[in-house]
Order: sequence, then structure tokens, then C-alpha cells
Amino acid sequence: MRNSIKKTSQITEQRSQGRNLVFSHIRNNFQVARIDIANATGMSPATVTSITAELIAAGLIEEVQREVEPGQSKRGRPRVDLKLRGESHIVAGMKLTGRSISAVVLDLEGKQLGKAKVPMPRPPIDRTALCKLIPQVVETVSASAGVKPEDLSAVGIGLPGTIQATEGFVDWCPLFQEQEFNLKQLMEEIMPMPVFVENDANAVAIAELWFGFGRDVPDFLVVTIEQGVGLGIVLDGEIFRGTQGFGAEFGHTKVQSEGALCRCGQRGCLEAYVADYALLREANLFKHWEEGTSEEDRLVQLFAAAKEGDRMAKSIFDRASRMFSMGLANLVNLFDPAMVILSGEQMQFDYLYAQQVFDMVRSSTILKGHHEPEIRIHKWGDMMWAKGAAAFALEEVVRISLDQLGSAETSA
Amino acid sequence: MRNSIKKTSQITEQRSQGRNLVFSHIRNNFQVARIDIANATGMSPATVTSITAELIAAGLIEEVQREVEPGQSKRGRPRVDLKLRGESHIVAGMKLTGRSISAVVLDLEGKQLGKAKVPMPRPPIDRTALCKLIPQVVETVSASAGVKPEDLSAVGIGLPGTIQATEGFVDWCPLFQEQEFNLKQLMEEIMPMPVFVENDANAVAIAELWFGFGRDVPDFLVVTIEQGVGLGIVLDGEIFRGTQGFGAEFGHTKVQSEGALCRCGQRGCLEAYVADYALLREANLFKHWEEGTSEEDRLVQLFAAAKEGDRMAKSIFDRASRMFSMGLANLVNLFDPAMVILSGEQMQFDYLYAQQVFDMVRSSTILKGHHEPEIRIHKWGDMMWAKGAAAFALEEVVRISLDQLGSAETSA
DNA sequence: CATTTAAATTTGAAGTCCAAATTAAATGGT
DNA sequence: ACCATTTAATTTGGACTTCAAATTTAAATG
Repeated sequence: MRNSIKKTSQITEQRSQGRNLVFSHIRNNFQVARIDIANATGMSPATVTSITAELIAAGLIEEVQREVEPGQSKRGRPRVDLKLRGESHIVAGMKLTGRSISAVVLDLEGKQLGKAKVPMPRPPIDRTALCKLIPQVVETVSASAGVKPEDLSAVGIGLPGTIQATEGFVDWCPLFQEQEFNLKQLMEEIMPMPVFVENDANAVAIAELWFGFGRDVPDFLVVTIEQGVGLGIVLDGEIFRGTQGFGAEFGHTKVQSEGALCRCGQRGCLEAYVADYALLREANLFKHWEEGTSEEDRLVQLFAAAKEGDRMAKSIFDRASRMFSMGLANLVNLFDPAMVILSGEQMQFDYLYAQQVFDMVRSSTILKGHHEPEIRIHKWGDMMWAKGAAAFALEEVVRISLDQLGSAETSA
Repeated sequence: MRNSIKKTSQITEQRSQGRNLVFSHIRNNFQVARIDIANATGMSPATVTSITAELIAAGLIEEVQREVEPGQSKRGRPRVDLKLRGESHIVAGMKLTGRSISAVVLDLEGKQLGKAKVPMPRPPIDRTALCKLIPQVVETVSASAGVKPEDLSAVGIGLPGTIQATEGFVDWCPLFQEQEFNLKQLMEEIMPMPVFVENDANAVAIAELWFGFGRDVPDFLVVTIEQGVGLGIVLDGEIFRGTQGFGAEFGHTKVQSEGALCRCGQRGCLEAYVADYALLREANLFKHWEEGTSEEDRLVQLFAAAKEGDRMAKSIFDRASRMFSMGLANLVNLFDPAMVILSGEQMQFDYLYAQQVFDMVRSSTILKGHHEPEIRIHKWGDMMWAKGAAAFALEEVVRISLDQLGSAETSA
């Protein structure tokens, strides 16, 4: 009945690519029959049968009966759809910011099984604190999902800063006291499951690829704006991290020679014009805040003022959106992406997601055979960042699963 | 004695990759023994034997006796080196500018067999003129190399502008009257050999990869400065043209919001600060040229003035180099390249290749795990651009040869 | 209920890679 | 001179893969 799985040990690169291709095709299409996979990927039906049998045996995918509207059914053997098997892996993902840690539990299909948000101690925090805090968050969010931490296939952590994701190494993170240490290793010593660490914007890009607008498109850019400016570059279905692993520093591309001072110490960085601190820095020149107003509230007030026509406030946002357009146009000129996704949780400050910005980008990019990039806005809701981290964890878990597939086979 | 070549017809992707890997390893190392190829690529010696036998049978490579200094010789069967077989393909490459067409004939090993330089009619020129001009240049340069045009395996053409290299389609080129036409097709109708068309900066990047500083490095950026600013991005040994084929528009990345007017119609483009026309545009404000002074001579005078301390002239170059640094820093921040090559023919105006520029780039890039990009200057001499076009032609010819390898076999 | 249609699987052939065995071609020691 | 030793290259044989073609499976149709 089923293709007998051989106890192989020697997997070829070719087979590995095939598995990845089939898996991601199923993921991107929710449900799809083997014959469609064959047609879409160019593989022969025989090969698709063989690979899907492996994936089913590994528990990563499962067959589902296709829904057929009455009267729509055709002759011939009916197609049997395949879909990801959600239960096969559940992971937690969390995002660290200076204010809080948000976390979710997702299954392989992207279903959110639980979430949590806990306050973050004021940065910079040290390793000891991290070692208490992160396991605690894992506990909490697992509980909210009704699972035990041991049931998690992995934990993903999203961070601002420069991260070597393959190593789990933190080169620099604004939240931490110490720098240059292996966070993955540290966490795996005190927790039972694999831990994966990634830059927060890259993690969101992976979430777009797995569960967002990137499902249909293999190449796109994801830009995130929050306290800083983040960029994730997806080329051919994979995160591009620069040729040495430290690229995509969009927030620190220069938009002004000898420009505004950035917290990185350089001048003229995009971040120094559009990040929260950059806006407030200028607002402080003319705005008087009530004692104890939070940064977030100040921003809200500033934005409200601009909307009401306050010229000083408006000028701040105008400049920010001009600079943002410029940075975005440079990305478009260099990467010629088919799609740019502006991803955010709430995007309450919509000056950066306005028609005006898109128009500026369009007028600042070279005509490209008449195809302009599609700029899409993706409002994820409050758990975007945590979902990104979880998506990264899923990707790593699946990557490892697929690679190990033939080496030690469980009976079906 | 020799591995018998099967008359196959069904070549796998895997084999094709293997061939490419072996071929480029031989090319990058001039001469190398099979065992070294196996060690360097991770392939088994058996596979290397098999692939190199194919390449030898196809005439692309050949065995050479290794030079052994007396006394240096070791025990064991001596290694037999392999190298590219120059005679197997000779190609012509030409570069079109508004002033002239320069052309070379190269063999597969990169040896220059001939060269020519002919005047270009004043742009814009039309298709009819092209159809006369280009075959004429091919004739001339072939003659200079002592070969007939029919002996050329291909002709490569390098152009400024936006080109779809895979199609040979010119989307936009400042030299031509008509736009959006298939130059490759047009030329192949009137000439007997395959024609390949590529953006000039990309072509130079391929020349760096095949015969220049890129031999040892699979990922690097090539920046060219001439009348405009060009960029070639090499990722993993291949030109990155953007996800839709129109990326790498470095000259039109923005370095100033609402900045100087560029000939592309936009404002603030890098080109509008560093290209020849941009420098002269400002110089015209205070410099009085003799009647009939050529653009090139004006530039020489301007540069001399700056060197002598003329404040106005100096200010022009200062700004240009500041803007150039900024653009370069943005590339470094986005791509994190291990190497940036500044390629030029003469580089007489060395303000853009100065320590000052490198320092600015360094201070405008995010710390990257302590590894900064190596910035190298490559002074090619007068045929750089034409060699680039020829290198592109070689790459295409070899790509096609390797792909077709098993499908129709000639007897050894 | 036989026929038709279409999906999925099985079969068999051809291609590929690699470990291991074999062959080739030198040096070194006696 | 001759044989052991060393190293490179090739050949052999086994394990995998992919795919075309044949076969099986599972429906709709008349």
C-alpha cells in the first residue's frame, strides 16, 4: 500500500532539495494534491509520491479528504490533498523589547495556541537576569497554551541588534549589558528544548514567508518600523543576511551626509530620522510634557498635534517620511523586489504608510521595464514580533527534521 | 585508459552543478590537479575523474605536466595538472560609449589576442547604424587578432543602461535612439555567431570573477566610475541582477533628499554628484573654458585646479567624494561584502579612490563582528570594459557548453 | 455493470555519487 | 637493479535518485 521506506543513511543533496520544495509548496498552498505538486514543481508524479510518503511517515504532513461541492465532482480517481500536520511540532516564540516580552505558542500550521506578555526589566539587563526571565516566559506562555515546556519542539527568540542566527550568537543587542555571547548555547543549557535566536526583523520576514504575504512570492523585502527600522530580505525563499552574515542594516543606511546623530554613534542614519527617539528628540525642543508621560504617550500626543495641523509637529513627521521614502527607494533600486511589505503590529502612526510615501518611492526609482514593486501594508496585530520568532523556530525545526529524515527512520 | 563517455541524453541538475564547480575551480586556480579539486570541492576523486574526463573530451580543459623543481619532487604518482584550454573558445567583447567603441578578442584563458578602438558616431544612434557598426567592429578586432569572425564562439556587448541580459533585451540605453528592443536577436540575424548583451558594470564584475580579484572570493561588489556610476553585485559566484532583473541601480540610489538634478530626471541620485557631467555642471559656474575644449580636457583642468588648491574646484570634488562614500557605505551596510573592488581603466581622477573615502566608508558602516570589507582598487588599463564584455561572452559560451555536454557527444 | 477518466503508485531503466579496490607512476633504500 | 613505499588517478560495485511507462485505484457516466 505505502511505499516502503528504506533504512537509508546516505541522503543526497538533490533529495534534500526535493523535500524542501515539496514541503514549502504544501505549506504555501495550505492544501494541495500530489499531482498539483508535480505540475507546479516540475517533478515527476513518481518522485512526488516518494517524497510525500517520507514526509507522511515523518509525521510532518497528512492526507485530508478534499471537499467537493456536489455536482462539481469530476470523473477519475479523486485527488487527495496534503496539508501540514499541525500537531507534529509546536514551538514558542518570543520577542524582547526594552519594555516587555511578548510570546506566543504556534503549531506547524501557524495556529496560535497561546500567548503571553510580561514586563521587561529596564535595560541593560545581564545574563543572570536573562536566564531567569526567558525560562519563566516559556513556562507562562506554555501554560497559556495548555502544554508543558517539554512538549515544545523549540523556542525562538527575536531580538533587535546584530545576530548571527546560524550560531545563535549575539554580536550586539541594545537590551543587554554584556555583548558578544552565545545566547542559544546559554539557553539550551538551562532549558530542555532547542533554542533559536534571530534578529527581530528577519524573524518577521520569515513569518511573512510562512504565514503572511510572502506565501505566493519567493522574493520580497519586509520593512518593520517600531523603535528602530528593521529590514528582512528574502531571496528565493531564504533570508539574505549579507555575504558575511551582517547585512541588511537598513536602519543605518545613510540618508543625509553629516546628518542627524544616531544612537549608533554615526550621523545621517535613517533611524536617526524615523525612530521613536528621533521624533521625540526634536519634539522636546518645543513640546512640554506632563511629568511622567511615557514615551508612547508622548508619541501619541505628538502625532495628534501633527494631525491637527501643528506646524512644528508636522514638520517632524514630514521629514521622517521623506527620509523613509528615500531609504525605501534605495532598496528598490538595488534589489528590484516584486513586493515590499511594510509590517507592523498596530501602525498607529500611519505617516510612514501613506500614499505620499509610496508616491515618493515611485518617483525615486528607475523605470524597471514598467514593473513597479507592489508595496503592501501588513497589520499583524499585537503578536507580530513573537509570531516572527516562532516562525523562525518552525523553520529551523523543519529544516533539521528534513535533513535528518532518512538517517534514522521510525516505523510508520 | 580513459573513462568511456556514455552517449547520455538525460543530465541531472546535480551533474551540471558538479561540472560548473569543477570548471570554475580550475579557472580560479590556473592549474590544479584532480586530487586538489576533490579536496577543495568535497567531491570524491572518482567523481572528479569522471567530470574532468567529460571536460577534456569536450575540449574545454587539458592536462599539463606539472613543473617540478629538482629536489622538490615527492614520492608517489605525480600529480597531473589541469588547466583551461585557451584555444577551445575565442570570443570578442566590445564596449559601447558615447565617444568610441573599444573591443578585444580573448581566448578562454583570458589571453588577449587582439584589440581595436573605433570612433562612435554621436549618440543617439539608430538601429540601422548599429547594424553596420557592430559587425564592422567585429571584423576589425578579429583581424587584429588574426582570426576570422566565423572563428569566434561568441560576441559580447557591454552597454550602459538597463539590460535584460538573459534575453539580450535593451530596456533603456542612453546611446540609442530606439529603446526596448532585442539587441541580441538583431545582431544574431546579421552575424554568424551567438551574441550576448550585458550591462557594462555587470560585465566588468564578471571579468573580475574570471580574471580579476574575484578569483578567490565568491561574493563581492564591483563599482565602476566613468561617465556614470556602475555596480556589479556578485553573490555566490553569480551576478545578482535584482529579483526581477533590474536591480543594482547604484548610480540612482539617493544620497540627498531633494538633491541635485540627475539626467534620469530624478533628484539626489549619486550620479548627479559624481558623474562627469555633474562635476562639469558645477565647474561651469566659475570656470571659463577655451573654445572647443573637450569634456575630458575640461575635467583634467578642473582636477588640476583642485589639486593646486582652487577652493571652488576642491569643493566640487569634496562633495563628490563625500556622496560617493555615503553610497558605498549604504552598499556595505546592506550587503556586508567581504570585498569591494573599485575598477577603472585609468583612474586618473583619484579623489574617489582615496584614503579619505575609505575612512568615511569605514566610519559610516555598522561594526560587523570586527570584520570590515576589504576595499581594493583595480586599475585594468584601457581595455577593461571590452574585456568585461568578452568575459561575459565566455561565461555564456561555457555555460551553454557545459549544459549541452552529455546530450550530443563527439568522439574523443 | 462495463467504460471512461484521472490520480497515485509501482516497476524498470538510466544516471550519479561515493567507498573501496585496483592500477599507475614516481621515490628511496638496499 | 629491484622491491617496498607512497601518492594520484581510475575502475568497480553498491546505494540512491529521478523519471517514463505500465499498472492499480477510485471515482463518474451511460
